[in-house]
Amino acid sequence: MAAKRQTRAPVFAALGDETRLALVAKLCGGRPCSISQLTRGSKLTRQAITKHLRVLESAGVVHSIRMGRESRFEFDPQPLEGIRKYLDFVSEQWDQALSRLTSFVED
Amino acid sequence: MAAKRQTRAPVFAALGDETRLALVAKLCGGRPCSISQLTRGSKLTRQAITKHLRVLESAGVVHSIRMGRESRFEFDPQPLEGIRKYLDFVSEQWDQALSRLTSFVED
DNA sequence: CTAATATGCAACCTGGAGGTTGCTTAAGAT
DNA sequence: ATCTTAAGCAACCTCCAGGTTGCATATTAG
Repeated sequence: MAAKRQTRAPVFAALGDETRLALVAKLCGGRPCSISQLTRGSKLTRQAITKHLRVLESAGVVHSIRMGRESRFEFDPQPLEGIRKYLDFVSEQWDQALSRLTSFVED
Repeated sequence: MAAKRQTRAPVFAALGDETRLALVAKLCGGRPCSISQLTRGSKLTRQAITKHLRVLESAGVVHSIRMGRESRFEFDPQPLEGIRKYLDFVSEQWDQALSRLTSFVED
């Protein structure tokens, strides 16, 4: 549990940027995209986008496959499920705290 | 939707740090804590913890109430629900993409 | 073969994140 | 009244995230 927590912060951090959220939103549509494709429509440089993609890749949110002269990036859902579990945990803790408070007041 | 997306990245970013994840884990237990209480058990300075708390507060994950000479921090669940919605959206997009791929292969 | 496209690599810049120390002020405790 | 504990404020430091430009390399198109 503590070990798992150490692996969640980087995933959250990877999503803590508007540009990267936009990339994830595009890639979770299913069709793998090259760097150039992902750069079109953004005001940033190709290298900036590349760096963002590497951050997402390090967090495991995305992976790349070299296809000829282009490298295609594809979405990877596992890490997102991981942090969803964490949110579930927090939510549950909170709900239990609220119930305890309620039953205490009712005494 | 685009407006809402602009407000999610800061929440993800606020959770993108081990120290802050630990603070959230403590506070979601229900009982509000003072800065000194939250500092005990951490290897960091009180000021460092304070800064982290302010980050969480700016993201809306937490709020503080001044009680006498101490300021108590309490968990706030709404922003977390917000990013959970985002994860649901991404997940759904991905699942739909998988179904489309499957039905295409089956043709 | 040559031109164009897609990417990689490296240097460089700037700002802010994360952390510390030192000092001040407010509020309880004795 | 005094001591102690809680917190705020500000200056300062270091390091890395995010972005750019410039150049080199691989692959596809004509």
